[in-house]
Amino acid sequence: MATNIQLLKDGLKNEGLRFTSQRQIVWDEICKTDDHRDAEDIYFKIKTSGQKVSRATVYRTIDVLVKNNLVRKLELGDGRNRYENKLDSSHHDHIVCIQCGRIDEFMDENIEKLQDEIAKKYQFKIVRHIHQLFGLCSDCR
Amino acid sequence: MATNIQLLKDGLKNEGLRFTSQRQIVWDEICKTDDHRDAEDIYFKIKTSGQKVSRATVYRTIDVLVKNNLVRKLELGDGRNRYENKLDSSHHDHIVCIQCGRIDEFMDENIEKLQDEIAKKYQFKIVRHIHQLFGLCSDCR
DNA sequence: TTACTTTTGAGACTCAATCTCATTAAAGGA
DNA sequence: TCCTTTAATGAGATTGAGTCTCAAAAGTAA
Repeated sequence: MATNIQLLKDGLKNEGLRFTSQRQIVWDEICKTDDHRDAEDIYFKIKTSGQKVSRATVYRTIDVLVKNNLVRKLELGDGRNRYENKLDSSHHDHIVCIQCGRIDEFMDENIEKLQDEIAKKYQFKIVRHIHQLFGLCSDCR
Repeated sequence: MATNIQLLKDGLKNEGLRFTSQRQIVWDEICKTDDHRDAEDIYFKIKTSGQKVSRATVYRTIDVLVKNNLVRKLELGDGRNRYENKLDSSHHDHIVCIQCGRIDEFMDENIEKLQDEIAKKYQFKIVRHIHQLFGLCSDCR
């Protein structure tokens, strides 16, 4: 965990932002699991653990973490963004069960390459992409 | 346009739903362009044309059209869903300019195949997918 | 310690979308 | 055509994720 704190401190310093106990609490909470949680989940987890960080600060801190590449934002199109720490995760996309909510991660080098070709063809400079497969997992089909 | 109305009537009949003037107005409006518009755009376009359809009905009708495969819902992750008619459109995904909002369509058979393989590997039965490339278009880069 | 600036917290606010419920209008008989 | 049944509509309230405001609190640098 100690190195995680350093990641946060470095990230904040790079942006000219201050290190605060609230930012550390939010970052620690996000590092605790590899789940894909929404901001309310994270906020309530912190709240019920007895630590005091306001909802506004949780949202603001998550934004800071996303901007500094410590956290990845997942937009599943259901009105709630999910977040996952990027501690040791390489790039991946998601395959989501519409029944039980289970989220698995996948990565395909060939798809990435084909995407690059499409971008070239359309003369776009790609900065990010969303690739999500929705369906029923083995337990739900 | 006459055939479009028939599409609507057939779709509604299949679902045991009634044909109403409001549903026709909404469907006509969505058929008018190949844009990717949000529900408010569609609602106000109808409103300013002097026709009377309530906001609730516009939203409800769009849902009906999406469920009946006449309209496609686009989730760009910015809090507003976009809609496009499926009149003569085969399957495609989207490449979006984050600067000017321009949306182009792309389709890659190889990516579709690779997706199927991933689904198989993870034992998912895929029902839909989202694949969006975000970046700067040729005019904005 | 001071002076300055950023961050925080509480709650108001926004905005897309959904819900409620009384009223209106299709659709299929008789 | 008129009834009856049932679905659809409209106006406005409500929801819910997320953002904003602004006074108070807390880093930071000198």
